[in-house]
Amino acid sequence: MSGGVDSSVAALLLKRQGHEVVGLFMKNWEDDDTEDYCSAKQDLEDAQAAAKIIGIELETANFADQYRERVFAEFLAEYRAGRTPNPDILCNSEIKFKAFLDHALRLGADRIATGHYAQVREFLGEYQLLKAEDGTKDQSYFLYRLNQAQLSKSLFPLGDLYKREVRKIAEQAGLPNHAKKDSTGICFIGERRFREFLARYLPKTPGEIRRLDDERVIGRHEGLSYYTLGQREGLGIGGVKDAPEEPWFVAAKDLEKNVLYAVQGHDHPALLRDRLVAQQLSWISPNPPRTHWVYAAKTRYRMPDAACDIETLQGDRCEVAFAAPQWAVTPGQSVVLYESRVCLGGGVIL
RNA sequence: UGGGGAGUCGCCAAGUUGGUUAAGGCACCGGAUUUUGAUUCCGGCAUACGAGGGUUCGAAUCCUUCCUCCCCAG
Repeated sequence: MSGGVDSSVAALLLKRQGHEVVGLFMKNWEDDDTEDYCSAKQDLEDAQAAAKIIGIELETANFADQYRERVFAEFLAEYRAGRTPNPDILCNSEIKFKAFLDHALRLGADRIATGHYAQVREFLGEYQLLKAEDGTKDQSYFLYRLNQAQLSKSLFPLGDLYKREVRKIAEQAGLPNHAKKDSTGICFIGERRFREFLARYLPKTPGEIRRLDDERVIGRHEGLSYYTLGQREGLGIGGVKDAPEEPWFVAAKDLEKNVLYAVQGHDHPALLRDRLVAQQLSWISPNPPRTHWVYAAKTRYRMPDAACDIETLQGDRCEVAFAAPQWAVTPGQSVVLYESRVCLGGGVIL
């Protein structure tokens, strides 16, 4: 229980269904517990208040060490390499559905439940991960690295509910956090002024920003790690003489030369790609998906599903081809495949 | 210290036959959306037109002095 509505309602629903429920509040980040950012205290109070009303116990756990070693270290390594990781995907497979799951099982639990918007079902002897009923809140993308063992122990009580229903249930149950704003930002870390945050862990390595078309220098960057493909804000490129009146977007990075390449206009062809290579594949089913078959895929969270097929799939590496070009396909982000509502799994974009 | 051109918001840039509140874009800031990082959307953003004088009912637009920058000659 994070202190938010979702996990609170998840607990409430399970309790109502007659399960023996124990709430668990996790604190997994304490690197910069300072004035502004320490919302953890408020979150704990909210979780306690909710648990009390629901009528369950609330315990706390601290996986800060594991989080730092298994999630944050990787997160930094990726940024150092100029890529753009998705820490929350790792957080799920390594912390919530591993460290936390193990902890719960040790405490004698049969299952764990979270407030994720996703669904699990058993089908032909396998566990499947499905998109949430509320497509606008679906979070299966973040869960694609879960395996059969993890899914078999997991419950997503909110999977068939819409967000507005969840809030309504919370309100009717008298949960004080029924109107609490959805949390965003990196899981357990929260919202940060991103560049400042990263700068605490990675050195700044300023360099030139050049126009991709003609190599003309149009600005300076603070370090390639601080930018992601498709990024518009933070480039600081104002009006450029003899250039159109359109915003600039990050199109490429040259780590060797420490040059950030930018192009003008959201629809610049350099920002589009109709194929990609993914590694660190992870499939929900024990059997990998078939090649040359029509699937849908997301190249980043909250992107519309795009028709594609797996052209090649060998071991830990696959090539995916899209029917239509995708915008800002970014190394480090995950491509997640779907077959209708079933999340098949995916991999990390190379 | 000869001639020519130019100085409008952080940047690019309209407006210069004088006439209500100085376009627009980019950047930036704020908000919305969002359990990554982004994208996207909405809002804000020059009583001021290099500086000082002057003409005029009225000037960024005219005159004048100065300052700065660029180009061509030297």
